[in-house]
Amino acid sequence: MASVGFSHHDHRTCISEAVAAAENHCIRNGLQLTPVRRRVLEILLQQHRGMGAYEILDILRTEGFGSQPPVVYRALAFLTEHGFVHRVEKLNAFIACSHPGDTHDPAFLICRVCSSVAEAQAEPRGGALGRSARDAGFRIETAVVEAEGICPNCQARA
Amino acid sequence: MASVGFSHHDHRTCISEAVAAAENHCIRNGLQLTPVRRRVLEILLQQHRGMGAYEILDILRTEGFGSQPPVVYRALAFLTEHGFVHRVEKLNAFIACSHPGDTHDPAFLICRVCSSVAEAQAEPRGGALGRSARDAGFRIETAVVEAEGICPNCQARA
DNA sequence: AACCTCGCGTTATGGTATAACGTGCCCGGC
DNA sequence: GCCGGGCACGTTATACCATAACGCGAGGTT
Repeated sequence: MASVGFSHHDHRTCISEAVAAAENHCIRNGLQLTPVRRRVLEILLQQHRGMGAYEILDILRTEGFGSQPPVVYRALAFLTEHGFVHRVEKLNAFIACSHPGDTHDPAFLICRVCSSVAEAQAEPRGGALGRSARDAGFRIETAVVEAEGICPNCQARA
Repeated sequence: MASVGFSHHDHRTCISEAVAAAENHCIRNGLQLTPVRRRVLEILLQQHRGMGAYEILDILRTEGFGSQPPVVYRALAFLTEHGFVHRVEKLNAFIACSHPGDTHDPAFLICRVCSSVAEAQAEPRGGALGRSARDAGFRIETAVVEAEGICPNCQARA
C-alpha cells in the first residue's frame, strides 16, 4: 500500500515538511490554510494513499470538524486547486501531491490488485498529445495521465 | 458540441460503418453484439459526445429495453472492454471510440466550457511515463490521458 | 434429459458530488 | 463607529453514479 515509488519510507518528516511548504505557499500568495484544509492535507499526507472524500469526512467527523460532505469537498477543492493534492479520477479518490511546489500535470501508476497509487513523471503536453491539440486548435490547461497495471510488490507476490 | 476534432461532419455513414465494424469484430472473436449492446453503441455513435450512463438508460427505457442501471452498465462494460467505447473519467461519461479496430490508449481533449470531447492521439507509455514505470518496476496494462482546456469553437466565441 | 454458460431483468443498496441557503468573521471604506 | 463585501464554514436536501445479489430463460454440450 505504499505509494511513493512503492517503497517504504519515513513519513514523519515529509508530512511536516509538506505542511510547512503549503503554509509558506499560502502566506506568500494570500491564501488561507484554515484548520479544516490543513487537517485534510495532513490526513492525506499521513495515509499516503488514494482516499475517498467520505473516508476523509469520517475522520473529520470524529475530530469535531463539520460532518457533512460539502465540508470535505470544499477543502479538497482548495487543496487540489493549489496543487497540494491531486484527484485520482479512476478511483474517485484524492492523494497528497508527492512533489508539491512546482505546478505540474500529475501522472499516476495505479495498481489494480492492491489499489496503491504512485505519482510518476510524465509530460503529456510534450508528445503526440501536444501535437494533436495544436492541430485541433485546442488549448490545454491541465492534463492528467493515469496508468493502471500491477505494482512491483504485487508482481512479486504472484 | 461536436467531438471529432471539434468539426462538423456527417455521422450517418460513420455510424453504420462503426456498427458494422463492431459486428465483424464480434463475429470473428465469438462475441455477441446483442440488441442492448448494439443499441447502446448506436446511441453513443449518434450523439458523439460524452454521455452519462443514466442518460443512455433513459433512452433505452423509452425503447422497451430494460430500465434499471445494471442493464446499461453491463452493456457499457462489454463495449469498453472490447474497445468500441471509452470511458471519460473526468466526466463519468462514455463516448464511442473514434478509431475502433486497433486497441489503443485513449486520449481526450475535454472542453471545460461546452463539455465537448475529442479523442486525440497520445503515446503515454512511450515518454517519461514509460521510463518512470520501468524504473519503479510497475507493469502498465492500460493508460489514459485526459486534457482539459478550451476547444477552438469556444475560443472563437470569446 | 441434465447440465453449463451467458445475457438479461429486477430489487435493493451503497458511494460520490453539488445546489442552495444561512451564519459569522475579517477588513477596508465612509 | 458602522456598513458593506468577500470569504470560509455549517446544514439540509437532493442528484448522480455504480454495483451486489438473485432469478429466469435461451442456446449449446454431453
